[in-house]
Amino acid sequence: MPRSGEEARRRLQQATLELFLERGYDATTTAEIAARAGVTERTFFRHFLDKREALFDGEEAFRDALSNAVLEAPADLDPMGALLFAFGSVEKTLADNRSFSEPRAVVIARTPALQERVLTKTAGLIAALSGALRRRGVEGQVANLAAQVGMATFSYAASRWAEEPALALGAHLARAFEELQSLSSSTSRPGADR
Amino acid sequence: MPRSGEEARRRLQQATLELFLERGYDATTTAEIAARAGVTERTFFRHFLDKREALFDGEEAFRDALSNAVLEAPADLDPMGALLFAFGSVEKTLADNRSFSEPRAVVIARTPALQERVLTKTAGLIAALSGALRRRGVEGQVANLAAQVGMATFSYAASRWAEEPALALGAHLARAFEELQSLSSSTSRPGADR
DNA sequence: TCCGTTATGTCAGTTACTGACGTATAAGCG
DNA sequence: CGCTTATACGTCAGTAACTGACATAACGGA
Repeated sequence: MPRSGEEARRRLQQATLELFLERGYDATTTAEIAARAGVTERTFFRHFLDKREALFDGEEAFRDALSNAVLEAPADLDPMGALLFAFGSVEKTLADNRSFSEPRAVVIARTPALQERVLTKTAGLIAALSGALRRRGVEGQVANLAAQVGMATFSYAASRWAEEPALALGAHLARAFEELQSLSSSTSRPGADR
Repeated sequence: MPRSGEEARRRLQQATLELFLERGYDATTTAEIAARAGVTERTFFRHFLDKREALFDGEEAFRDALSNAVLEAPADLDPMGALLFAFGSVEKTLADNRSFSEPRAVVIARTPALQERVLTKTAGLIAALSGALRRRGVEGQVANLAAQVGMATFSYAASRWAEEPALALGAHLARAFEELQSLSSSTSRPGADR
């Protein structure tokens, strides 16, 4: 009795999160997830590429929102400025999604296999940001470097935000970018060309 | 007829690289790898945690070399300076290892599953660098940010080095660090705190 | 009501990976 | 040289992630 398609997908995602929380990632089988969602194991793999992917559904939407924000940033901003603008614009989206992303973070923290997947998702985000910067006229490899540095800075700011939610994400971002500059304030070339 | 232990490990690593090159990652089974190395499939998994890990043997040595170099950097260097010093000190190691790392890069470029593993290896390197910086007195989260940015800059410099091997890695690194600063030369706070 | 599309169920099969147990080899010690 | 012990390895059985092929049931539109 096939329902709507999207409904099964949501049930599968929910069941995945629940079971990973209850028994842990390794101790839950895809068959159990499917059973709780009321479908077959085969259906699970029709919706998700593998066991891990069910936890990261909806990432493409976030990725697109971010890269669109980079494109819509004021034209006079330098690469880092455009990234800061983009990260600041998704604050509401992040806050709204907390009820799902928070328990998910708990599971991920316990599971190396899921941490590995987080890294590839992050790499996908970086690639999207890099592409957006390129469309703003930034050279390819420089765009990639900027996107990586920007993402690292964002992660730093987000973790500070979690510690101190009273202060807005935008403010944490601004602080982080300032700290970033102070990291290499007086770096010349030490043992560079011996 | 058990030989030396380390010998089997090296044969397995070599067989893995060869087969991944010949047939691709997905089309080669761990049983085939073991057969070419002259051992059993079970032995493969005694030496390596999974099918992917055989390609990344010896990474811990490189990781330790890097973090040791950070600790041995001149004490008056700021975080980024210490990282630049460390990266510059492994140039010879990288050059010597090329005959293995180059074909490996070819395989990785074709294989998403291996790219994912590269990301976790890189994350391990970043964690080690971050730890070394912390032992130099840098605060935890700041050390992590610096390590991430430093690693991104190193990747950038290494890719430039591959394009232009005539120039030393150290010189590429110095250039990269300069470009890094120009990325956010005049970044104030655009839509930060609304 | 008929028909094509889509989501699902069923089944068989491959393969990565693990645990338990036995065995052979190399190393140390009498 | 014989004995013991630890270490690498082989063998076997088993689990579970994932895939392809095929059948079927719901759903939307003509």
